[in-house]
Amino acid sequence: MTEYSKEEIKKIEEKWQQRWRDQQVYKTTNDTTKPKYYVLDMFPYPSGAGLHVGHPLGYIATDIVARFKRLKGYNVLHPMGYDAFGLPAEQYAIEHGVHPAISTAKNIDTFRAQLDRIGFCYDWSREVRTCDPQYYKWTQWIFLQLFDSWFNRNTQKAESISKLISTFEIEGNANHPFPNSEYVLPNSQTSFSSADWKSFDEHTKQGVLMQYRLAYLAYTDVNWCEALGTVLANDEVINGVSYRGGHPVMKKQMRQWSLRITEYAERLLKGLDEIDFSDSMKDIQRNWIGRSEGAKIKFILTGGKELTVFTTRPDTIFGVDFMVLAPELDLVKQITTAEHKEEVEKYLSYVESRSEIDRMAEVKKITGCFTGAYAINPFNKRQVPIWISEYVLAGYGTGAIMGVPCGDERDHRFAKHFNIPITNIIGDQYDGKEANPTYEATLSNSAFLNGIKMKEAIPIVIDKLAEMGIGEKQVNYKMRDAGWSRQRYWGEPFPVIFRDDMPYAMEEKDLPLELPDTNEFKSSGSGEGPLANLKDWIQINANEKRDSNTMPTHGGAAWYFLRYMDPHNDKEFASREALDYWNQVDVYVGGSEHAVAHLLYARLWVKVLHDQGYLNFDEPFKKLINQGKITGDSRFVYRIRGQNKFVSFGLKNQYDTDALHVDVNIVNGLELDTIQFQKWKPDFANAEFILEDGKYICGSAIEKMSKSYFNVINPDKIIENYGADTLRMYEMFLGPLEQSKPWNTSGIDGVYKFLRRFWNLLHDTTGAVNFSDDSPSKEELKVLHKTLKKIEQDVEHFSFNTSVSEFMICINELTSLKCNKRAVIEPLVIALSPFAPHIAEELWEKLGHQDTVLNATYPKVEEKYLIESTFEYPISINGKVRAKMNMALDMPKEDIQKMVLASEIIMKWTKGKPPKKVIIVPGKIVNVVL
RNA sequence: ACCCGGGUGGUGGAAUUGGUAGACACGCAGGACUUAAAAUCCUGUGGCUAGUAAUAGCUGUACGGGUUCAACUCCCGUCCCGGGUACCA
Repeated sequence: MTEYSKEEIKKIEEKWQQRWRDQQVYKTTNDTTKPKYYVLDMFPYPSGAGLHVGHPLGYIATDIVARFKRLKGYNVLHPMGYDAFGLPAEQYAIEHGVHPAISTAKNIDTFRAQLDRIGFCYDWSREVRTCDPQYYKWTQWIFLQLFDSWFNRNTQKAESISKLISTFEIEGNANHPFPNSEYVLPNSQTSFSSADWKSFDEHTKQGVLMQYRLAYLAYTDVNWCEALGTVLANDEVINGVSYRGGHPVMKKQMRQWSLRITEYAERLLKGLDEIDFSDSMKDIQRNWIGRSEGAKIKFILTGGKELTVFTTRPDTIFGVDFMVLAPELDLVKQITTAEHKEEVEKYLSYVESRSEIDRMAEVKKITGCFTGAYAINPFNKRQVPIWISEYVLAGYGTGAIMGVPCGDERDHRFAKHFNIPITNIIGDQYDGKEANPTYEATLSNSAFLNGIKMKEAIPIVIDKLAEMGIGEKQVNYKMRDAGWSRQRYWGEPFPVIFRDDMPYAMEEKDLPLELPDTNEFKSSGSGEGPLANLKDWIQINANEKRDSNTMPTHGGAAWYFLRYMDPHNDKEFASREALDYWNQVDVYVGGSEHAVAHLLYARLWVKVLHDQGYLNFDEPFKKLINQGKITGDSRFVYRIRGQNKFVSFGLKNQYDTDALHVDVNIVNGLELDTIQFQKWKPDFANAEFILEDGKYICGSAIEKMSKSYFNVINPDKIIENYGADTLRMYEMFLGPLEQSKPWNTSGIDGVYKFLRRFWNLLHDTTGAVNFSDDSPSKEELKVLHKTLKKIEQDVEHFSFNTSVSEFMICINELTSLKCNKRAVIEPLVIALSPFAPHIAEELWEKLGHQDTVLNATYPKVEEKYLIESTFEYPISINGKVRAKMNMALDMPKEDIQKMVLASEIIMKWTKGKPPKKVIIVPGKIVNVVL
């Protein structure tokens, strides 16, 4: 006698998980004869906290897709691994003295055990760990590919550095100017000839090449976090403080590795059109890349010097009333007049003293200083003052702008604040109080542009500038190059060797450059990483040195999806055959927090590898789905201040209380289990309660799921009470995958009941297996095929919440039909198996099958059972449904119209008169207009 | 401030993208079984009004307007919630 009870579920789940492991049913081969399907989860960082119910949400979704596609005949790649390098393990090591390798391995084991209990079909033989030398050997190798590449703007592709060198030998850099226009050679030239190149010494040559490499070393303004002793990427800094820990962040110049991702800005932007990401995700990336089109304009100063600005609005050139430079520009010192020198220097030191947080907090604060210099407007020769102000950023465009107060809000504020007279070029479109950034106004006070719409004036001005040789069209991007050095221990060492202060790539045969073992994880403080403490390792010999930094975690994560294709290859990062076969990731599921970092770096690395001929695709992820976060539903108790007395929610306003988080596991709905509460913490053993209606009611709030809020629901606990299948289906049932939602266990009984009723289809009331081999009725087949079709559609659309509902409807119908026929149940077991694999396997076995249900084929939907022959047409009169008529679905429109006209209902409403119009939507509705 | 999402019963959420709003589930209420409880099963369940009742009528998808035979769905305006960006010229 077997009921679908807690004990039975446990037995079933253990039995099948064991069997799956023993028989290696999830092992995927690179069998190229079958069509492939690649379903990927964002691999987790194995934190010490373990899983809560929010973590597996995405994994359950991909697991369903993987199993479903397998039933559909695909060779499915569904791997899992660990993003194992990272800061938390290192900080744990500093605090507790446990080596990161040890704590990480331990965390991975806990993680794995928890994942296994949910019944995932990962092919664990393909597992990767980014901290494994056999893995990071190839992270280093790909880094060297970037180091050995430059971006040829003429072909819009990465090419190898050796090709660049041969070009330089023939023609210098005439056709390939420095990507960063600021760079000048020691002789203050920005270009060089073939003869120049040949005359350069080795150090200069390497310095030049460094300006082109996609992975390059340079002194850059970095986000320095003193507390963490490390540099942070832009995306790791939120509101001027560090993403982890919230420590203050300052700007600091340091020699750092960077990836020249800006060269790929256009391709990263264009690539978005070809891939299936959500609109918001594409939007975030587009925003981050921040393309804007405009013009570069050169102004001559009264003293003869030149100043170039970037503007998106060249049409407003006659409205320029001043210029503003970023205070950091070298030009500032060159143009400042003697009488303004003191003032300017004062302002510069003020700017320097401001931290990032100050600046961000006071974005609207207007500061600035006049330099004494004037620029000449090339069109009307008007002289305008040149100011400096921190609202102009050195890192964007040319670090200089032309101020057009009537059209730009910031320029307007600036002009008003410093009493700079404002020129109006848009007539009554400018009210004197607020800037109007319109493109639609007609220009006035603008000489040859008068009477022209601003929008249309833009190309006219650009043409004119080009003709005069003082300007051209220009595209700018907000995105910066990606800082790639971290002053940390627990990461990939840079596979380079410094000679004469220049880095040289290590040879492939010497990779991996293994992370040396140490117990000293603290940084040396000066801005060098902890590896600098290992003098023997850093200093190879008198002339050769290593880099003391390591790569950010983005490194290992930027290509792991490629390694899964061929994880044990020790000759290449993956074989060409495997790469060509598995190709792009068909579906990638993960959190939206990776929008601007991980996803951009992964896209970049794939593009570079593609350009270098290693891949035949240049976008890694065909489709991306961002699963929503599952938030916690916290509970509070209210302690009367100074007493060990707790007052129920409704009465708390009568006392002076403090709200304390209470463990959600000892609260039923909102009602606190006071006995459990007293046992929860020793402090509360003698707690007293002031109840309302005999109950203690808690307060509640939706918050992030976190141990410190005591609102964490552990999946193990759900599995213990209901089983993994119920957990899986309930998480899907909770709502649309992409939506964030609070966890609430109260609805789980519905799913649990469903599984029991499914089980009961095959069992009689005594619990014995009981099914019939009779042929099913037409009605039963209709239920079956309708369900099969809906499930298929829902899974294709990642609409798992509605698929669970479809199963429930199906079971309701079959139960009321008392159907226990094999021909109906067997296909349903197959369809259910991606959602609830354990119960499906068990029932599959009870139906007499030896093989795993995984090797079954998804049943074919017989459309003939779905076609309705009659339809109940709702008859709506003036938009309101008044009656229903049963008619043949294929009845000609005219006949329906005649029947409607003849019907008594219509006559009642029209009082005998024929209606004006009868609209028929076949199979939907008949609408009568009187 | 700007750019994206979103707002549907007591609750989580459906609605074939313009065609009978509220599927499915939770909760609640009533009933059956039981000595009783739990479990299970059945019935009802947006609101208002009338009726003993089956039922009928009105109203209803944040708010105000519009287009349409027909609007949760499209357009205009307002409010609220979530996410992204942070002086990017």
